[in-house]
Amino acid sequence: MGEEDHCNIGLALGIGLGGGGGEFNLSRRRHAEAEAKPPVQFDVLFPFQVEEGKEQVQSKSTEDDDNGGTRKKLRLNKEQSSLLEDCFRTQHTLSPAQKHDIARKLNLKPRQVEVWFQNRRARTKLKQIEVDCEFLRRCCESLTDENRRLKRELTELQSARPGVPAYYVEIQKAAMVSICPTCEKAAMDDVKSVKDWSINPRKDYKLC
DNA sequence: TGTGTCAACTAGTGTC
DNA sequence: GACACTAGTTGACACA
Repeated sequence: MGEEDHCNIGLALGIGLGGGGGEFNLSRRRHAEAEAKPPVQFDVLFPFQVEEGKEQVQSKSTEDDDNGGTRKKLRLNKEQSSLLEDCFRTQHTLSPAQKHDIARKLNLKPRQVEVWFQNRRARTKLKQIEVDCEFLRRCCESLTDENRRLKRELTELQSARPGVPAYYVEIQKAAMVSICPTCEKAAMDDVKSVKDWSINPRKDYKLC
């Protein structure tokens, strides 16, 4: 389903406050009070701002239409969505003054702008979680492969030296790894085999 | 009609 | 205490 289609519909109906039957709680009351104040004007020009005189797309505000207590679904139109997106690209949170300014420019209520940004942040976070999940899944796959490979290698080593416990072979292998004191990278000595190492157990570090 | 999307909501938490 | 935020939920709507 294309979101752009939604934008074109522009139903722009009202939303009944507390339409879901829930209480208009204290927090919301504070918002309503705050928004009753005249919008703060400021000089900063945001990317979302449109030129003066340019036609604004109309959205009916919340209290314009009570609709008998039923909450009507408002769809922001294309212009409103794209300007909000533009703004979101530059910053993910808004100061009250910015919020009022965007609302004024888009002919929306500051509360609507605030809600849009809250929901947008939530969507962004969700997307990021999905990306992170996919990355971890790939890491897990890669480690599983590596684990399989090491197990195979271990089996081969065990069959090459029957009678020697697997962990002992691994310990001997680990003992052959030297840490370079300059670059701190692990480096295998010149030892070609465990047998070779047992003859010449300690070699000097090879400096990088 | 089932499902996905999203604006708007509530409740709880953190910060100043 | 006021305010801004997040997480989770609700309900209207579009679409296959």
